[in-house]
Amino acid sequence: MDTNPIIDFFTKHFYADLDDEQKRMVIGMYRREVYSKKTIIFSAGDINTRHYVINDGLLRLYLIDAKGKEINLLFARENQIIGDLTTPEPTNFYLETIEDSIVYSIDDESLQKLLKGLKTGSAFGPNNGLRRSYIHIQKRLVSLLSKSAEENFNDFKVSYPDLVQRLPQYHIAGYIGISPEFLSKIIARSLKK
Amino acid sequence: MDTNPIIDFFTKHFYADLDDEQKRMVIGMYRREVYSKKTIIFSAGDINTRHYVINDGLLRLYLIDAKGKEINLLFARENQIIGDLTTPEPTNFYLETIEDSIVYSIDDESLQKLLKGLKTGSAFGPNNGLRRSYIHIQKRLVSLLSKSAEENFNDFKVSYPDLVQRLPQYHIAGYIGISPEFLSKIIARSLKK
DNA sequence: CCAATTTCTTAATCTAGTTCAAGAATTATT
DNA sequence: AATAATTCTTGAACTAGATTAAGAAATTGG
Repeated sequence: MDTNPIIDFFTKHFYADLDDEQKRMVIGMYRREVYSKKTIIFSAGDINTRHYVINDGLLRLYLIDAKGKEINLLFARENQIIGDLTTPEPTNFYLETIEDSIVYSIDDESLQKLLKGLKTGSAFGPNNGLRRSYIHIQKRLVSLLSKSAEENFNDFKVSYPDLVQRLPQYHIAGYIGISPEFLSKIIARSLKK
Repeated sequence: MDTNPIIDFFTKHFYADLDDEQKRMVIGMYRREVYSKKTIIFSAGDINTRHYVINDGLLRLYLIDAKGKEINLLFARENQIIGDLTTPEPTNFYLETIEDSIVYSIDDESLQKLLKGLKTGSAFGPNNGLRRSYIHIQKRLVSLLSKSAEENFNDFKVSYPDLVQRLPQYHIAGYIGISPEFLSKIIARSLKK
């Protein structure tokens, strides 16, 4: 069977070694969706939000804080996944396409059933996707607590060189927690040197 | 069988409904350890750090950043758990007792084996412990990105009224990411009003 | 290819939080 | 109870980053 972002995701995150029939079943549970750029897929307050595997494009998960500022929690591009783990509870977040995107989505309940049915390997093992996500967000927390805006931007460039190209600056600012104006100054400053 | 913090932990985090024999086996895998206050249990650089269920006392997981400042990632008290998920990889963190403590520990490999053997229920379900931890740390990230030091301290008081009593102020400062001096000023200011 | 929209820049002013320093209060140890 | 150690407070000077505002540059759509 051809390579497929959904199957890639299953293999990578759940160590599920699927035969062709299982693969077809898994793919069958997902729903294909096509969005043009700047489309909001779900919004704060929505319940039972879905999990998305991205076939093509770029999306962001963000929230609007008490002062009306947008905070970007997560970007995800081709062959990555995005969604809000608080589902099926009402979400506080917005999921929006940054570029024209093609995604495959599934609701949480179906995903859980699928995983149970497949009895995938190391649900808690050191390489499970959720555990890696936790470690990742913990690192981000530490960076925020200990590093300057300039250091955080440099780290971002190193970690996501491709995204630096594809994202407008103000979205990066909204990810590292600074104002777009200040990010612009950081960049201007670094060019002078 | 008597109530036991290890079994409580298993029940709460893994929905494992264990019979008495299984309970005995689980408890048997853990090692009891007793520490006096301000004891460092593991340090940055250590490999294969263990997972801890706390029977009594109070601990913190922290790191020392590039400028030498201590950042508290996590506090945990009786009937809670603490550890570094990057294990068996070398940790960047320190685990230290804040009060005299009694803990039960297990290494990651044994824990994984135990979980696999018990084929516990909803490994990925919306209530699994890791998923809740992720949601929790994500909230903390958002607070840090969007709220003032004063708001974060007020949130801390609401979330952990007991810890506010038990922790020295400078440890709380090290958790919400501000200097002890500034926290002291926030408190002084709030008393005046 | 032109107009409209989106994104980026620069500068002035302001503020939340840091750093340093020294003393006061509290807690632990004998 | 006395001493030592730890924790907390206060103030002055400083700085990273926010805010406001306005214009410049780049991108997009018709």
